[in-house]
Amino acid sequence: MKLDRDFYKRDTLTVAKELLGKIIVHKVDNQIYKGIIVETEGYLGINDKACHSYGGKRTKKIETMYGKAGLAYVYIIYGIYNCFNITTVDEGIPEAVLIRGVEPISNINIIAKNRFNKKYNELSSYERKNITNGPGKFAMAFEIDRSHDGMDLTEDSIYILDNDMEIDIVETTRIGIDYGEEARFFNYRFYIKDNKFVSKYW
DNA sequence: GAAGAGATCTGCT
DNA sequence: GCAGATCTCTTCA
Repeated sequence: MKLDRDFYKRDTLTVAKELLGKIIVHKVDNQIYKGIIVETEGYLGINDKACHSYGGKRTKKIETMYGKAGLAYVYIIYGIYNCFNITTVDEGIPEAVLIRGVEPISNINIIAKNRFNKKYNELSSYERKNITNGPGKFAMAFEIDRSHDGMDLTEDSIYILDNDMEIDIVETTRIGIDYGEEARFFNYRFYIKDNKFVSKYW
């Protein structure tokens, strides 16, 4: 079942946590990509120093973040890589969840071709391990780029399916916050314990 | 297995 | 002109 807007219209960290284990789907022409979300990260808008919208900043680039919940917010980082986010809470609240890692479950040969221009059984073990375990890698594998920015996940060709599975969720606090601000108490990264598509560094 | 540099676009200073 | 929510390749152990 496709997740509706009520799912996204909640607290950002709650959505980030509950997205784990769900299935993200992207339809492109006759292809359909599916993957299990294994790692997410919450960006808490004006309270998060690392967030694009920290302090209420608002530019054309991040306008989508201020839109209603359940939109795709895609931006380019370092000029090369795309990062896929999902907006949360409500219109006017610039918060989002970044998809950091996905386990591909369909069209694995197409995904392998997008990433390394090879078939899956031609990939080295190193390439298989690194096929979708990062924001930029996932976007490349699923053919997601900035043209998808602003898409509505409840109506368009990218959406998320509910998936009832047993998972062990790990919450991690932010590293490197040594200011006496409340932000350092936030657990803002979530991943599925022992999933091989989550890098051990995260 | 670990660490460092380069690649290359966008928006703000 | 500079820095950024990254990834890959190279080098060294």
